[in-house]
Amino acid sequence: MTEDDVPTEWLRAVLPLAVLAVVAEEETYGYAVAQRLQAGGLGAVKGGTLYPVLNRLEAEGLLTSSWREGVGGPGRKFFAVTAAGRDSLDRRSAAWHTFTERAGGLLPDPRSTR
Amino acid sequence: MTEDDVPTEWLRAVLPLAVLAVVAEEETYGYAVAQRLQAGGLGAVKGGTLYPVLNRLEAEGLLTSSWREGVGGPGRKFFAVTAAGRDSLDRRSAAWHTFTERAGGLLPDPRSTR
DNA sequence: AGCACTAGTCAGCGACGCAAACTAGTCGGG
DNA sequence: CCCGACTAGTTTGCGTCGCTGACTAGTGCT
Repeated sequence: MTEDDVPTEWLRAVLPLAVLAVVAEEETYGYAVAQRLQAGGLGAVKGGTLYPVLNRLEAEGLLTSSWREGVGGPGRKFFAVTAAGRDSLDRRSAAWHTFTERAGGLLPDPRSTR
Repeated sequence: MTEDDVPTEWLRAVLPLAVLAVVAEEETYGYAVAQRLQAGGLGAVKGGTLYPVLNRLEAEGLLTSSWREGVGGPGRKFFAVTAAGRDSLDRRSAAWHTFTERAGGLLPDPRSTR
């Protein structure tokens, strides 16, 4: 019951930000990010969705990548956050926070189940 | 400073829900909804964006519409929420609430400006 | 007549999540 | 030895929807 399949528009809104946040926490690779996101309450993000996000973030200069041999399995593309990435993360997550508060203000009070 | 132009992906995530919420508060017409949204902190929603949303909500059976003569100006298409609409609003806004909490949990703590 | 404001509609565009298929490495079981 | 299952990442085509910009149309002011 931890998982009520997040609507795609909602995912669309936070995916890049969430991915950036996860990588900023610790240098990791795509597959691990997917598991982290699922554990974090966003749904099961498929490869065809996640990897393009990582590559876009890299193209924007917010992440850097390096290829490393896999311990038991294929090679892994590790991503690390850049200074610009950390900066963008902070600014955008602050903006996200105020946005969700404003949006929540328009919605009905969740405590009153009319 | 009340308005830092909301990214389109963010708007995309909440627009239908926010519009539904506004109409559920009080029976209104499109143009007034736009002003209400702007006052609520989402940006200036253009006609070409807003009206299709209203029409989709009506097509989904969450709103009903009726045409009325304008007092000083063109006629107005008034929208009212249906029972299904109110139900959908409650369920989806509750889901939105838990979603934003989860997403916020992945993001860096806004109080630490590193 | 011209402009501004109100009110709603429409066409084309681009971004991006999704489904599905594909390559490719490792491992365990039959 | 081959077949799945899991890991890891890529690619293609599709559909949704906000955006831009133009358009109709009613009212009122200059």
